[in-house]
Order: sequence, then C-alpha cells, then structure tokens
Amino acid sequence: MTKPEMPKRSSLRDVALLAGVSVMTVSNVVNGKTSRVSEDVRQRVRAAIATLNYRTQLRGRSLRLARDFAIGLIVLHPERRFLNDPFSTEVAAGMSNQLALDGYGLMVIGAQDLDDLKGKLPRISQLDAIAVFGFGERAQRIADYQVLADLGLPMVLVGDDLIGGLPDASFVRQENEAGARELARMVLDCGARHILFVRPIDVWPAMTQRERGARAEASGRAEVETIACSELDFVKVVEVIADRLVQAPHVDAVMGGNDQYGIAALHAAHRIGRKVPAELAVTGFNGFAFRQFSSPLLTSMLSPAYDLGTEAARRLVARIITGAFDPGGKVFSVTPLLGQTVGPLHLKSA
Amino acid sequence: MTKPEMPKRSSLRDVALLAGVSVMTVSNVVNGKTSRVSEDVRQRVRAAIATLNYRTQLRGRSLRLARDFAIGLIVLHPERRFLNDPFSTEVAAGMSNQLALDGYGLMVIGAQDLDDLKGKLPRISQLDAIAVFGFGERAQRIADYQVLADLGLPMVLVGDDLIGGLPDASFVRQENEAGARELARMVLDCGARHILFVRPIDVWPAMTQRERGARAEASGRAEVETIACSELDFVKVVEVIADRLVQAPHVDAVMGGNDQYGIAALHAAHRIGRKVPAELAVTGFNGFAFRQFSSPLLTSMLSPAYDLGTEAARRLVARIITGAFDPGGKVFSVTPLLGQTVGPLHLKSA
DNA sequence: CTGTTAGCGCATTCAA
DNA sequence: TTGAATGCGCTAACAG
Repeated sequence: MTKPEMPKRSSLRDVALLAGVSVMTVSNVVNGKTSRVSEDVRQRVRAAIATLNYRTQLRGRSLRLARDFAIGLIVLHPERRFLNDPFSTEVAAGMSNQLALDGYGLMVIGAQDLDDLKGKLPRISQLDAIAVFGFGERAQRIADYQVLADLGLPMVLVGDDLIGGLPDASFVRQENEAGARELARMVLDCGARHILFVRPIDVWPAMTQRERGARAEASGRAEVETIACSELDFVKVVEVIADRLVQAPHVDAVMGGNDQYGIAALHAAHRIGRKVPAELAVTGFNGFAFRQFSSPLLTSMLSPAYDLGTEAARRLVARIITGAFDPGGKVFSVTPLLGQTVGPLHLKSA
Repeated sequence: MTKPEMPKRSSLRDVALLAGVSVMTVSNVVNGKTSRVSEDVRQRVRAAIATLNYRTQLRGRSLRLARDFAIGLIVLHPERRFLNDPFSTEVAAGMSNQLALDGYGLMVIGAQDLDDLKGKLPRISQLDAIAVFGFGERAQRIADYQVLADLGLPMVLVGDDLIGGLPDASFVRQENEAGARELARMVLDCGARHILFVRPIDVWPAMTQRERGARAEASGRAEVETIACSELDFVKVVEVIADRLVQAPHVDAVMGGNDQYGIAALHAAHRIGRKVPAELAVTGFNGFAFRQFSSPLLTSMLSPAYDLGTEAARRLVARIITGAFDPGGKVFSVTPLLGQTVGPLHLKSA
C-alpha cells in the first residue's frame, strides 16, 4: 500500500543530457532567459523537460542564491491553539495567498512564550523574512521582537508599530484607536455616560489601543471603567459582566475589546433583563463572521485583517527584492459595522 | 532605518577555522555525534560556535540530505479566505506545534480550484510531505488528490479516507457519521419525526458523512429532508431555514451540518416564534468556541480537529523517518456537547 | 548563442 | 579520534 523509495527526481543535468545541451542552457530556458537561447534548442529542452517531468528543485537554487522562498508568520500567543483568533487566521490567509503570487510559501509558527520561541529559532532562522504577531505589554513585545531581530531577518510587525530599535523592520497595523473613538462617539451620542470597557487580562496592542481610543473620546463626557477577564472562558466573561452590571446599575454602555466580549455583554444583559440598546448600548470590534451569530446584531468595527496580511507579504517580498523596506509602515482604516446594539438610551432612572 | 546588506551567516567552515579543527569535527559536534569527538576538542568547538553565533544553515543540509524539514498543509477550498473555517485552523495549529517538536515547519497553502492548485505545485513539490484538506464531491476530491500524489510526496488526507488509488498515503479523520447518528438519536428520542438537515451547497466529506449518519439513524423512525444553502451568507441561511419552517410546520427538528447552521436555525426559530427545544430541536456539529455565542446553548458534537492535526503531523514525520506509513489511518471519535436545544418536544398539533 | 568553471553549506564515505 | 575528498542541484560570471 505504501511505496517507501523516493523515485529520485530529475535534475537539470538529466534534462541537459537528454536534450544534448549544457546544464546552463537548460537553466536559462527554465528561468525564462529565453533571449539567450535559440528557438530550436528551446524546443528540444522543453521536450526533454516534459518527458522527464522535470521540476526545479528549490533546494539547489536555495543554496546557490542563499534564499529559501519561504516567509514565516510568527504568532506570539500563550494559547497552544494560537490560531484560534480569527484575526491571525485572516492575516495568515492573506499572507499565504499574496506570497504565492511571488512563488513564496508561508510557514506558520506559534510560540507560547520566550523559551518556546527560542527553541524554534533554529527553524525560523532559515526563513527569508518574517511577519510577527506580537503579544503582551510593550516591554515584553520589545523583548520578543529583539530576540527575533537578532536573527538578522527582515521583519514586519503585524498590528504593532514598535520598530524603533529594530534595524530591519517595517509594520502593518490598523486604526484601532480611531475605530474605538468612533464607536465611543456613537455610544456617547446615544446618551451613554458610564461606559464599561471589557478586555482580556493579557493584552496586546490592539486591545490597548482600543481602550485608549474609547477613553480618549469619552474624556470629559463620560466615565470609563475597565474590567479584564480571560477570553478563554466565555461563560465566565458573561458572568463577570452580568455581576458588574448588577452592582453598577448606572453603567449604560459596554464596549467589548473585540466581538467576543461584545457578544458576552449581550448575553449578560439578556440574563439580567437589561434591554439592548434601549437600556444598554453594546459594541464590539473586528466584525468577523461569527458576529452575525449575535442577537441583536452587534454594532462593531470591521478590521481588515486579510488586507494586513497581503500588505505584510507585499512589504516583505519588496524588501527582499529591493534590499530595503519602504520607510515607516502602513496603517489601515477600519469600517463601522452598524448593528442593533447602539441606539437612543431610555434609562429607567435618570 | 533599514539595513540592506545581509551579515552573511557563519558556516561550519568558519567555525572549523576558528576552532582549529576540520569541518567534519564541527559537524559531528553540532549533530551530537559526540562519541566521536574528544572532550577537549568539543569544548573548543563549542566556544567557537558561541563566539561566531553559529547556527546550522538548513539550506546546505537540505541539499545534502534531500530533505527540507518542511511539511505542507494544502487546504482545498473555493474561498479565498481558506482559513476561515475553525476546523482547518485547529488542524493547522495542531500540525504546526507537533511538527516543531521534530524540527519541521508547517507551510500553509490554500488552493481555490484545480488551476490554482496546479500553479502552486512547483512550490508544493519542494516539501517533504503534505497533509491535504479535501473539498467537494468524491470524484473531484479523487482528482485533486491524484494531482498532488503525482508529485511523489507522502501525503495524509485530513477528514477523508479515499487513499485507495494513492501509492503513498494515509489518512486521519473523525467519526462524523457516528456523531451525527448520536445527535439524531437524541433528537428522535425527544419525539422528533420530521428532521430538516441543513448543509452547504458545496460539500466536503464531513458534511456528506454527517448527513448520511443522520439519515441512517432516522431511517424508519423519522423523515429527513435536506436543504442546501451557502454558508457564506449567514443572513440568507437564517432566511431559508425560517421560510422552510413556516412552509413545513411539521418539521420538529433542525440538524445543522455544523454549528454555524445550527445557530442559524436558532435565529430562524426565534424569528418565527418557534420555541427551542419545546417546539423544535436543534443541533450543530464541531463545538468550537463560537458555539457558546448561541442562545440557548447549542447541542453539538465536539470535533477533535487539533488532535487530527497532531496525528497527521506524527504520521508524516514517522513516514519520512521509517520510509513507510502505518497501514490504514486513524479515526478519532467525537464527543457529545450537551446544550439546551434538544429536549422533550411539546408539539402544538399532534 | 552556448559551454565551462566555480562554489553556495552540509554530511556520507573513506582514509589516516 | 580526526581529516580530506566528494557531490547533492543550482546559477553567476565569464569564456568561447
């Protein structure tokens, strides 16, 4: 049922032998340097390639050119299932598709902590370049980035712009702060004066920025209170939010750090009998497919995660070809997704 | 800000020169063939490695050993965002983590159709082995698998067991049929006699198997009717289900091909005023995180997608090392996830 | 237009 | 226990 022996793929030399030309000529034909090869010879070579079913063996080319045609996506996340967040998934899909256009492959690597990352460095170091999805507080991220930067590979930060001390880096991120401001404005315009911002205990740039945006916009117009709760236990998040809403009945809006938290808030509101949006405004962030599972439909902000992926890939390939990054980075805007969870507040006790 | 010139990594020869030994000695030390090297020399070599910050360059090793230490996950799916389904995402995470233990990397490649796949063959062919996530009807999958098999790479099918004509293949799948039977049994035991099975228009093995399981279990006890609807448009799915429930009021259970469809059924039931589970039983399949967003909590079946990933990786690495696959494949069982959407039916008109 | 030379980094083989 | 030679497949540079 299984066939152990590898058939030993044909090489340039095999083709050259069969076509009766030199190895270099075959190489030129394969690589489209057709201007240097006569039509006649080209035909013979093509025929030989076809009969031998020859395919370029990237191994040899890699060694010769000191390039691997492989780019990594390093996802720093304490969860073993590091691709659970649709954000990283969309980035990966975007990168993979974009890279394929240039003949590159995407290698996906998750690292749960610094030790884990260090153990994977040998494998990572053989890539041509990397995109990095950071995690944690600023200091931790800087340390992580530095470890990776020491490999000497070009790198693009995804969702972060801390390229300050990095010698060969660029970044791609989105307007989390502006997006959160916009959501906060919507909420405030509906009359909210006490906002509860819900985010994970562990943070990453997007979360920090969203909270900052909400607070900035609310400044002077409303109170903002934050609670942190692990996103891994949805039931617990609902519970925590419900408890808080009961204890703090003056809270008239819940802004989730992402849609998961927003949906949890909807569940919490439902459980304690608070009507959304009449008595409580709720927002999320990201707008991935599962947002539609919520009822009422969550008002949110669409994150162009897939586009972040394609842009990261473009930058990395350009960097490899031109030898330098475009200065700075690229910032994508986010798009409001209107739902049914923000509207004029009719508070019982005013 | 950017530094174009690559620092040119140190090679075995550099280390050998500095340590005053031969290249082979360094190679032996690096590869832990320490029995062949005296303690004295070993120290010198280690020191040289440290000062030069030497790391094995896999390019050279790859060429020499004719191995790339890279394994591919080929996701055949018409969607450009081929990683949108959490199932493939969990498989990818499981594979990536497991492969890392053996020093392998995971390359993720999506292909929207046969043409797209063919264009990516050159890149795929340089991998050591592949896992394939099939899509479509049996005939289409066989054709796709054959194209990949022609590369001569060992391959593991994920979620499918059509390894019949494939010379060097194994498979990893889960008990979709048995799982669906179990869900159907629960529904039937609650008194359901008219089951509506909802699945995507395009199918893949899991979907086919789940429908088959539901029908098999219902055979003789209940009618089963299937409707197909693109999963990409959730709103539309809800609409279609709601319409059908109105037109066919005798339907007393909806089984979703996955949790997305199950949740859509919950929305539909809510919209038309059918109580779940008293007047309508609803089930899903997969049990990924977003299932908890549904209200009431969807009764479902947990798919061990992450474990499928680790097992696929294990099999591929073992195949590379031993030269042959373990015969057959591995089948994982699924686990019931009790929710609040299946219970005794109290039908208005009996 | 085509062929020759050389060497990328590594590990197997064989010799010392 | 250590070293030297060899070649994996490919392409830049140059020679013809």
